[in-house]
Amino acid sequence: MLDIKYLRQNIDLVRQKMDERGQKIDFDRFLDLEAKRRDILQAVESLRNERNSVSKQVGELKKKKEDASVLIEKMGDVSIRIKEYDESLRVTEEELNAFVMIVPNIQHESVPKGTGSEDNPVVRTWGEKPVFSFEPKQHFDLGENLNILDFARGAKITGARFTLYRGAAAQLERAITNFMLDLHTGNHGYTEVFTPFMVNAESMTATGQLPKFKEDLFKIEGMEYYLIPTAEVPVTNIYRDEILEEEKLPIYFVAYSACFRAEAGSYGKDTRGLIRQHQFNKVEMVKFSKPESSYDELEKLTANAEEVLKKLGIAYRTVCLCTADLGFSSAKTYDVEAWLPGQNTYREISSCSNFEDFQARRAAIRYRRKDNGKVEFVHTLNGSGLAVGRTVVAVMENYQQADGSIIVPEALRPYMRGLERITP
RNA sequence: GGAGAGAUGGCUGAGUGGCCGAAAGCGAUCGCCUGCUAAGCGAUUGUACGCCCUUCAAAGGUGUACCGCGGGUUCGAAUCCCGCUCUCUCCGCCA
Repeated sequence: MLDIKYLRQNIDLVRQKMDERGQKIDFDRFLDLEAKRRDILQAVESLRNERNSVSKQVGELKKKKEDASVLIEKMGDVSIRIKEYDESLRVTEEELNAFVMIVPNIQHESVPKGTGSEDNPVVRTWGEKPVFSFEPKQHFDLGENLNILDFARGAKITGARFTLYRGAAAQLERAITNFMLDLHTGNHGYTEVFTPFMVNAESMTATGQLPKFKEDLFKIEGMEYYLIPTAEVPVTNIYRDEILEEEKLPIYFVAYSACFRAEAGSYGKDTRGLIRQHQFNKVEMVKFSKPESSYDELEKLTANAEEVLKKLGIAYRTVCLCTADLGFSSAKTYDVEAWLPGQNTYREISSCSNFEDFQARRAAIRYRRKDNGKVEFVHTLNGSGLAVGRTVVAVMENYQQADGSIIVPEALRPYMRGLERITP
């Protein structure tokens, strides 16, 4: 959420920024609502002021056993007017709030302008794409041939976009998860947390999933609880409605979680395999940072995600999302894309973003500056470190052999009880 | 699921209708004092949103709101009433 006062005072800049993002937003309506709110607020506050001072007089008169009935009668009318104003204030604030809650974040000045994902510049590439003496297969064919990925039974148990892992694939999923958690906690300074997989509506609103993206979420029947689409939600909400001490910052958390996404509107996309599932596992890194260092933290966060692929020996490239491709809450995002030989393309495996104070304002996550005691919003960041299912895909496709077996990358062998090769 | 108790500032905790944004203590910050440390003394110490002042902001002034959340009663609510949420204790069930 953007600051209302900032929005009012910088409306032309915001219009231009939203234009670059391809967002059409009726800011005139905002300005009307905002002015209306202040008018009502002033009116009702001055009435309250009157009531407070008269009530005080009433108290003094009664103490002296004098008659206060004239004042009391007058105040009855004032209270009714206050109630009326309160109601119109409530309605106006609700409308204003509904408006600002669906305005995206303002992109950082370094974000490239563009009109679609084809305009995302590649900022770096790493690693050698493997060379095969045969036609490399896609992971779903490899997995079915090895009898370690069972899409048909996943669909039987639940439905489309659910998968049954068996044997080495199930172990690989678990190995990758543990490998990544150990890397980030052991080498990158993150504290591991384990969170609820269901959250309430307040938490979803704080990180930006609600109200605008309700249709992407799974909701629990009969309760205001939602299945998390990413651990970003519960982890960022750890400090909702709190004021942190400056010396605690930056705070680094890493969390494994299952993630649940309705994938509304993605019918026909990536219908085969593990790339797009309703349920998948992810290791997520979340940071709480001081404003002045958040962009340094974003670079480090992205490097932490890339490190996983380096350790696994999988080629990747990192792109910077352009204005049109940037997510709702983000001010700047790098996507890390792993090379998938079976698909002959790079696919997103991590997304690392700086939200600046956009989430912090919604969530009321603040910190007190040591030097002047002032309270201000933290910056929040997060990035996948990495999406586990997609990492399984990358390992399978990059390490496949002519006979259909899969070599286990060295870094994962300790987590696979020394297994070097997955064979039928 | 049943019964009971509770929710007040960074923390502990007082407060049953007006003098309460809230005692006291702890903690924190600043200053004084003191060979150092400790102790002592003094001051300060919530957040949000308006308005005034200011080129803007900060500072300052002023107003309003907030004692778990939402309603109600009343001239006036932390305090009384109703609903909800959460926490704790006991019982039942349970991985």
